[in-house]
Amino acid sequence: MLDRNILLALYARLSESYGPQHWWPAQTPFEVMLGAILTQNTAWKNVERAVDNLREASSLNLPMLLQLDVNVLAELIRPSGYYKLKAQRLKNLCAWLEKMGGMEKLSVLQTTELRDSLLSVNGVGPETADDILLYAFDRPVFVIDTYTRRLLQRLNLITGDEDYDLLRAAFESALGADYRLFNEYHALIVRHAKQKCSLAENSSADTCNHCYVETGNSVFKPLEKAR
DNA sequence: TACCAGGAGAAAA
DNA sequence: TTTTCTCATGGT
Repeated sequence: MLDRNILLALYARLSESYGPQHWWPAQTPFEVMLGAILTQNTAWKNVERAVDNLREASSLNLPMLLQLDVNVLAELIRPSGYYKLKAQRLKNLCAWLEKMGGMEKLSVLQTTELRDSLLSVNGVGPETADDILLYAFDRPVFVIDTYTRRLLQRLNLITGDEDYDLLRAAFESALGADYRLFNEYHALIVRHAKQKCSLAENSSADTCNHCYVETGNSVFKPLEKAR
């Protein structure tokens, strides 16, 4: 479904444009897990405020979060939006982590088993689970988010309404199981999505010169201007 | 003022 | 089974 050479050419173009991204922006795997919940449909800036509040309250660890009252937790993470909902989701994730025996026990599970277990937690959907698998557990799982769909859609590589797991499998099949590549690739897609294209912004042009991707025998159509 | 941001789950159709 | 609704703060 997705061509390996085209995906590698796109990666090369993004990498040349933006350089190393050093993802995930967190200090520990546990912090990655919390951030994955907090960033659901939310700007990362607001997630940082919530994480800062947790750190200042010495609550950026499993024992504290387990005993913290859900309403107190909600107030701490308020800047991230959906704060009552996300407070309960963080509680669910922490309870699951405790039940499963902690990060060490989880790290020996097979990826599919770990993924299924994550998806059993209320509040952890496919993208959140894959964020955690890739960035907290170094598993070769490709994260599909709205940015990924938008970029591939503009390159006319997908229609945009493909099933999540189908699209994820297409990336993994085309690129092979390489968690370091997946880590950087997704980070670059997000980086690119946040880029304000000077060409598109400063002229009447409806294309972005970051987004031409040339391969040996094909050239992508340029991306359409962001809406 | 209106729209958007690194989704997910429940309810309705 | 598929579509629609709800959750919410902060920036532009």
